[in-house]
Amino acid sequence: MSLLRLPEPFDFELSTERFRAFGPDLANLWHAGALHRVAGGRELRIGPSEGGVDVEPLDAETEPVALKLVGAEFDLDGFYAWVEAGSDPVLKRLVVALRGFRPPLGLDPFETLVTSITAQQVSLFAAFAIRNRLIERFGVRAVHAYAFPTEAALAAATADEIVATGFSWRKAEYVLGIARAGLDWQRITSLQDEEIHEELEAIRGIGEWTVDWFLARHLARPRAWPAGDLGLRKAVEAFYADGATLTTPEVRAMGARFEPFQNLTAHYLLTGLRVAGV
DNA sequence: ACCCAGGCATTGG
DNA sequence: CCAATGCATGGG
Repeated sequence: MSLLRLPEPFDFELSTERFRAFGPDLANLWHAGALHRVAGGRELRIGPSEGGVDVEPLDAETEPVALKLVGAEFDLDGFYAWVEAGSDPVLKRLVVALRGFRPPLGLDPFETLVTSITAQQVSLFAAFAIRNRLIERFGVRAVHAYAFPTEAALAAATADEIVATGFSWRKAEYVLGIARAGLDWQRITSLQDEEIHEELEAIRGIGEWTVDWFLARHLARPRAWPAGDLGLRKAVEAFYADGATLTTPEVRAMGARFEPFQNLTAHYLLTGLRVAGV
């Protein structure tokens, strides 16, 4: 039992809901009531615990991984205070119903981009199935969970091998292109939001939607707002438009009212739509 | 046998 | 600049 303390409030079930919602994710595996993830070749287990999470093993290498996986860096206090001070009845309800929900973060920039590419255009159920076959084929299994395929492993793959896991030819080329580009993640992830949009969108296969989620779910940028996302659009329609249809520009314009908490707002709306009773 | 699903690049006006 | 098209799989 190794307790990793987290800032209150924290709700383990809500914060890990995403790992159960669309079927198994072999690289972020929900198993026996805990989240399993490979870090540095070792599998770590993150389970619920009073005052934080139970992390096994807990050391200097696994601690930052666990913190990312439970969204520890999000400014929940600031978000809740901002909602309380405001006059948005939807968010007021959501922060009560989802109190302690911390959006999990993608641990690796390359993995985050490849994961998003699998989810482009197809249902998340299809995306998970395809991605799991990619992980089985090019990743490395620890105990239960797999290490996500490395850039080197995918750079050495052929398009045929990737297509065999269910990717379209186009998407297989996207992944190969990114894996072989030798991108300087340290530099890219240190840039401002708009600069990251420019740099990454110059790469084939990466559009506005993919970068928005990269900013939101890998870098935890507060203002990321994936206006083109189908799920977010449905959530905004349900919570703010009485079910009426909205366009992407309309959803984008809506983001202004959530400044500077667009990212947390997007996650609370999406999770609010999935979790019963909200 | 359809149709849609948490996009994107390409092509043609 | 905007509209139309193809893409592969999974679930309804």
